Amino acid sequence: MPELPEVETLRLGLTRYIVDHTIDKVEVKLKKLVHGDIHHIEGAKIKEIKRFGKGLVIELDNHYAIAIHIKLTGQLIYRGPNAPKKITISKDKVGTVPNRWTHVIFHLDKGGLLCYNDLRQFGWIKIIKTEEVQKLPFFKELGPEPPVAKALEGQASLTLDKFKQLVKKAKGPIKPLLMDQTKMSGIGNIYANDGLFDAGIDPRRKTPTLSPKEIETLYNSILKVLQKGLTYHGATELNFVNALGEEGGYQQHFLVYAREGEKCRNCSSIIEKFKLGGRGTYVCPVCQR
DNA sequence: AAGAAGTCCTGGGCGC
DNA sequence: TGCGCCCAGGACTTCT
Repeated sequence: MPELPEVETLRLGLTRYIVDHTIDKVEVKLKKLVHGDIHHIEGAKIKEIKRFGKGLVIELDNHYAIAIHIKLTGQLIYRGPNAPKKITISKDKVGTVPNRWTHVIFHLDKGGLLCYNDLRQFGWIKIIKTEEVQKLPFFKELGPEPPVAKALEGQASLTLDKFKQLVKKAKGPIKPLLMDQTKMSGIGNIYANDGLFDAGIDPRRKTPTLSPKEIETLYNSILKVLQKGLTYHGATELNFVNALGEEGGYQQHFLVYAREGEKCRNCSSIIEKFKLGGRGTYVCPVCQR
């Protein structure tokens, strides 16, 4: 599911293809996904695309912005003179945009098109004054960001010291803490599972039982798996695709995530799956203690 | 206050 | 083959 590496991959692609385009017209096919008045952005020019945790912000030249959260199944696909016509709709499925899951179309100048697709319709698009973006609930509560991508000006970084403090303050199992966007931003189920495996730590371990050494190892493992996700341009688990509608590659390199019943890459034990905090959780019963 | 459960939604996997 | 059931999950709301 789209986490920091996936959303950053998307941001990089969008930056390349839609910055300096003008939004001529916005076509909203599913009203509930769009909040705010589209007339504020029609005629405006796209200046910059920022990412805060798993959230995207498209900044315009008229003091308005488009804040977007793609949640589980959102896609932002550019079509234009430089873009391929065929796109990946989901795993192994090829098609074109717009399609039946396209709920919003941004018509750009120079014949460009930006389609927002969302199979499960969990995502949202908010049209808002740029200065108001940081006041939105999602952005307001965001914790510091693991330092793996280019940081924005003034953005808090999740340093090792900060990570140690957070772990020390928490009481419950370690995995839900990693995924709590108000504590640290950008980590979701894929990278939490793989990070814990890389660190050799059981996701159920209560945070007070982690030694200082284990906390530092976990910190480094999280940065490592996020970095690896970025290197492979994200993971296509449900239907994540980049700005051109192409799949990521990290799913080929999952350590434990979605590998129930398969062999551990370290010791060949069988990967187990269970629920923790309502989320699918994967472990190697031998490597993770 | 913090933690658990319910909410949104639909394709796909399963059983019969 | 085809129908119906139920699950997955990020962030938010509601309940305990």
